[in-house]
Amino acid sequence: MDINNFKYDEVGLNRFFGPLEAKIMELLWENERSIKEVQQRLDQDKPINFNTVMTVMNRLVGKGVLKKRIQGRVSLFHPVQSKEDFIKEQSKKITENLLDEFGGVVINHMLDAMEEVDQTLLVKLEQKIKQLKGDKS
Amino acid sequence: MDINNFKYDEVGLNRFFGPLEAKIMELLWENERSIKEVQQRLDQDKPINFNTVMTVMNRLVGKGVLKKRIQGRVSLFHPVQSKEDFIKEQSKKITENLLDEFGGVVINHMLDAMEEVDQTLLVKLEQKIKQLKGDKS
DNA sequence: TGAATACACTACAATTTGTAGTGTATTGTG
DNA sequence: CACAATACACTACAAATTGTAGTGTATTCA
Repeated sequence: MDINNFKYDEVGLNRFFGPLEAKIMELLWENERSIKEVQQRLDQDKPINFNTVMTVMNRLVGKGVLKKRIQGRVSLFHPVQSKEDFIKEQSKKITENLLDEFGGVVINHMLDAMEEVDQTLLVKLEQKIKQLKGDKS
Repeated sequence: MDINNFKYDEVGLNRFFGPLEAKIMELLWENERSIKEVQQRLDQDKPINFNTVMTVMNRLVGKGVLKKRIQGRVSLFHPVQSKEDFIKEQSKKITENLLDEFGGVVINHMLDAMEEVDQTLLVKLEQKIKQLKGDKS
């Protein structure tokens, strides 16, 4: 299993995860935690069953985004990647996919999308392109 | 309903649709067709039930990607957008989403992804950026 | 020893997608 | 005109995904 789905009608981590999964990931990106701990934190919003939390956390291990570490009697869970790295990897994959598959069509619409983007980014982009052109020619 | 899911472990239209849905869309982007016609074309690969095809096609109408046109006794189905426009719209949405949500992180990884991209695209990009910078400053 | 705790195993509901049965209305032909 | 074929609606079911939660088991600690 793996993360390979981008829901572009959702927000934040919900783009990659179910809503409960996302909340759990968020908590575990803050800190390595036990099921109980995660459950109690989630409970502050609305009651959530311990087993529910456990199941979802174990599924996330199955998906390869969490790791379980046995600490005496309790299992501690932590993401295999930092949140930043996760997002980087996923967005890179998505972008590569878009370009691979739909090439030029996409570039143009990436650029349209970039119209909203601020000047600093544009400058960065420009530099990167210069560098790329240099490398290749 | 709507298309809002990008599966980046899949290929082609399967990124946006289920495998059968994708085949059907492909056929209808070639030509407006009846259920029967679509069914018969699909049948050439492997047997496929008429009702199966009908159900999926009606669901695609429900999702807003197909339109049904009653022609005497038969319904003719056609996509609401050209394939090109569909892909453009979707990839634009995805790109906007990525940028909105993950901003600079994404730009850099877009650029990494672009390393593979050919020179002509880079030039286009560069021009676009010039134009953007002109517009904004 | 018995209760509490942590976890495994199992199951169920909703959603999505592929699959297909049955029912109904219309059409066209003998 | 009657009946079969056709086109389609309605309904249902299975697998996968995600949220939900019950029961069972082993360990620990009072």
